[in-house]
Amino acid sequence: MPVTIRDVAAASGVSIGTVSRALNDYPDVSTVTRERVRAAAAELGYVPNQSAQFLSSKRLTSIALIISGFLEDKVFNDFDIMLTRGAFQFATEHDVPISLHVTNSREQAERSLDQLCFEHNVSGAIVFGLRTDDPYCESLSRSTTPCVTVDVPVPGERVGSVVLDDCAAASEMTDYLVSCGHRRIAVVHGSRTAVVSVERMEGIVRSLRSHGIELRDEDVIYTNFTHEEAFEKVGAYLDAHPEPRVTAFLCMSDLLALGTIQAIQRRGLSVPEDFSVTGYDGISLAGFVSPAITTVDQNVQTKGYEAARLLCDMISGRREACRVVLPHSLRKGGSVRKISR
Amino acid sequence: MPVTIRDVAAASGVSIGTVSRALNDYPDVSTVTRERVRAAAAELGYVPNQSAQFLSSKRLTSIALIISGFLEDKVFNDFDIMLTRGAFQFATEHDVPISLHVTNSREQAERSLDQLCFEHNVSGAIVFGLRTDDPYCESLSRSTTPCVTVDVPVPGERVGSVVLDDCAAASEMTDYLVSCGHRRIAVVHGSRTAVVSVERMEGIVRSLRSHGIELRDEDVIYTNFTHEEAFEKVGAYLDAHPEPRVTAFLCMSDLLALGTIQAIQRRGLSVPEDFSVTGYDGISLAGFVSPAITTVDQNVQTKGYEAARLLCDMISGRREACRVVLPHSLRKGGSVRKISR
DNA sequence: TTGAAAGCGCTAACAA
DNA sequence: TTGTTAGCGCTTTCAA
Repeated sequence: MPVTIRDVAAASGVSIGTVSRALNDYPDVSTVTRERVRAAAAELGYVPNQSAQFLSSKRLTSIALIISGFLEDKVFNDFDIMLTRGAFQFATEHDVPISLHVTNSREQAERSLDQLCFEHNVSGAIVFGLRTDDPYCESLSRSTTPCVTVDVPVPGERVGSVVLDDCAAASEMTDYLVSCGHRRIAVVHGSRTAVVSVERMEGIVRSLRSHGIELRDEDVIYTNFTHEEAFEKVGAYLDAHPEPRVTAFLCMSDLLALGTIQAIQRRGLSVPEDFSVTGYDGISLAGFVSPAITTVDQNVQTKGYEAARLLCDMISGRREACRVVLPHSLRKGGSVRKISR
Repeated sequence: MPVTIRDVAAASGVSIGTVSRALNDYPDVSTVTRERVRAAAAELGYVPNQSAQFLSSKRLTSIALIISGFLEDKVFNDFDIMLTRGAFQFATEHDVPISLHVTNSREQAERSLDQLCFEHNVSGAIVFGLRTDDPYCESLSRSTTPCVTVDVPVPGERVGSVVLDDCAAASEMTDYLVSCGHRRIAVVHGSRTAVVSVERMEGIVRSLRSHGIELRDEDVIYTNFTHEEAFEKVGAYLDAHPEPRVTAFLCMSDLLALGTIQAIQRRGLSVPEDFSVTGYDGISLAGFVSPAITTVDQNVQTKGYEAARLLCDMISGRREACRVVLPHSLRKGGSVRKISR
């Protein structure tokens, strides 16, 4: 039989109201009583029932992490787990109850964020896994519950976002390649339509231009962000140009970089001796393969952490909904080498 | 303002009791009323508040997934995410509310499973991330709340477990290597004390013996399950034996196999031409590197799925607490080759 | 077939 | 400083 507040009250000889006040550190309880109640609670192993707390309290702030498409098959889900870790870490450190909810587009269509939050008694949510063209975005922007989207900025009075400056990051990576002496660079592109790809491309082109380098159309290799496609398309590119046109492949994700490296190695060439290769994302895989992939670390765990922080700040009114741009970092591996010009 | 059952009652002109019965498919509601209530609920966008349901209902069963050490730094967390996916998948498919809780040893010491379950109104839990020598195991075995442990069997009236037959799996892997013509095999060992390692070693030795092969002490390379250690120790082993003693390395995890492959490649040798290498676990990484690692797929997602199933069965009384042994599978990559004897 | 009402365990406003 | 009590939103008797 579970121990309720009533048991603690009986054991310490006070009323349930006093127990509640004592345990919640209200000021108007005598030290003696507080101690007695605490002792009794500890003795009995009392833990308050969260549902009851949620139900009766107006001020309790618990948050939710909503991951869209979590259950769909994905080849790689470093992102989901790192983001979850970051958010849970913040919540744990700050004693904020947090819950994880997985959704899909069907569910999102029939249940608004407001509804979901009411259903689970949460006062705000972090929304992850949205795609830019997701119909849920529009629904979110009308939400009255505070929320924070990750990666995809969504307009709305109560909607904050945590994003990366993809353009700047891609630009930096390009600068780095150029500083290593690379002037003929191929780009392994993620997707013609995805916003991240467009942003990254913008950054690449901007950097190249600033160095007086032009990117030729035939040196842009389009994929759909899959490892296999990179392997095949880069392979075809290499076969089409036995006399190497470029010295480096700048890839829009680590998985693409991996496919690229494998295509190169399959042809008896090596990285970074024959070609330098860079990635983007900073998934753990990038550090495990050899050579380790030089990449833009998105710091996904930090993203989760900061998303939780922003949300909690919004809920408590300490901060307005806003767009937070997180720092990225260049992680150097062995996949790039300096070349003499 | 959130929509409550009272709003639905008012809108459909019945009492809240009737709304509850109509929406929960009780038989004693007239079809007309039921439809009217449903329509009103849909119209208003009503969703029941879970906390209130939990609090008032005796029969509602929700489950929890408790991950121990989730927030601790781990190089690789494929397991956490796959297990979570499996459990959430089962719960979603069977309409069982599920929640994720992360704990650590400190928290486990001060809060028993019973307490945690009462706190969150759950009727049972899947416990993942336990180590064999974890003091929490003992606490679990006295638990009155039904629970299912993953990987680590724990005795107890109300404790079920979902495990792999590590001995058999390792045995199969060894059989496979032998069937490919390998008779001189080195073992890259995980940890002298971990139960999984002991089990796997048992399987390996048993298989070898059945083929009349003896494993020499100097061909067992001990590590602590880290990638770096495998890289170094296998490297040292290779350096110590320029005239190869063995044709294959049987590793106790995929990460060890990766380190082993890199040590081999670093010396200008190649896999599988010079040495065959096998892993264990079936993490996604194993499929991405080249050559893809031949490994024992633990089917972690299935583990999560089956753990949830067992737990729900135990809660509803359909099944007793028991130990479920899940099937593993050999996943063949390019890291092993057949050799002529 | 329905409505009224008693809780589930807790917080918070109000009295004392 | 404390006890009493009215809910929070829901389910589930018990009557009608």
